Amino acid sequence: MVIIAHVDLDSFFASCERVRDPELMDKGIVICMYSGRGDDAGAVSTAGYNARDLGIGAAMPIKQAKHIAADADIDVAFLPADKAYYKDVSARVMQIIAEDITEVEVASVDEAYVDLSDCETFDAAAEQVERIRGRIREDEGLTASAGIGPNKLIAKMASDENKPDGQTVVRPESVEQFLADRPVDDLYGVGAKTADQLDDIGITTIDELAATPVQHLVSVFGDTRGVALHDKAHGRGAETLEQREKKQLSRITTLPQDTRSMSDIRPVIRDLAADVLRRVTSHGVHFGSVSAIVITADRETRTRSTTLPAPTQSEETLYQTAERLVTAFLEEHPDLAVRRVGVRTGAFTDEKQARLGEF
DNA sequence: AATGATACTCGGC
DNA sequence: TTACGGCCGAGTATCATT
Repeated sequence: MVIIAHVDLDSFFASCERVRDPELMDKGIVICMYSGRGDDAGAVSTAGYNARDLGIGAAMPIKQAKHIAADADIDVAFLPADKAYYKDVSARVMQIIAEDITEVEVASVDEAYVDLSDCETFDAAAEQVERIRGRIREDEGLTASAGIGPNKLIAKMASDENKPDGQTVVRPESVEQFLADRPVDDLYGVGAKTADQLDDIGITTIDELAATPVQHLVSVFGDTRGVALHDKAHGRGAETLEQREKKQLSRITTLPQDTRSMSDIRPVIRDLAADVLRRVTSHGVHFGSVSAIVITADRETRTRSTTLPAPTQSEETLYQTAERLVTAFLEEHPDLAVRRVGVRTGAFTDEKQARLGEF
């Protein structure tokens, strides 16, 4: 019997800060990404639960969050995101999870799937997940929520049921009931845009989606997405875990002001390229493709990318390629100004494969 | 026309 | 009153090759 669990650390960044500074215990915590464009310009990355109760949430402008906090009864701390620290904590938590589990899929900095198919029953699996969460609490002072189900989709959705610091078991015979009556955008992978499209054809709940002939979905969404929607609505998902390897690595930043002058943009690309290269080489891989990411003044994201003649670790190649892509983009769009710019690498090969490419 | 590779956008966290 | 990051992977469109 396949049993998959999804373990999800609660408001992870905010919880990391609370562990580092226990004085934050009863305060609201708001983790901020500052753009550098002046006081409080930027967006909220994560809010702790006390701050969420005030209505502060991810992607909210920091200024708006501060206005909410100003009227609140509790103290709210605004802290800059310290990703390097969170990554360290994450690595230790993943070690804890992997301690006596044979197969773990690290899905992101704060999430992992574990294969518990060795357990005889869902009850036994649930007990094992309790133990894992207990160790995370004891060793790192963090709470986690978890979902246990017959596949990754149900495990992931179940982990949202009892947040924070809770877990939910969904047995195969309960999947249909678990999904029924929920809005379609509760399905992982169905966001606002897809939900709107479904609403247009008269589908708002998961059981309505499940009752829709797959033919009809395919005719509206195309083969891949149509079948995927049908499967999800019936609670079907992957039953095996994978070892994820990094497929791309990027850095992006906000410019001091909107510009279309390459003399402003060049030094920024230079710094981003240096940083990306440092991370690429630390992984011991060569990159075979380069992308430039441009967010224009009207906040539209655009990308330009190219495949290199051969994978490389050359910083100069990375910089020059990214610079060329941005220059070409500006020439293509004489009317657009640049707000944010980024450098992305992908198509990685390890050193052995890179040398094979030389022959 | 079929297949696979590459380019680009979308959406989750 | 407004206010707005930095990543990642997946899906889709488009191109190249046969």
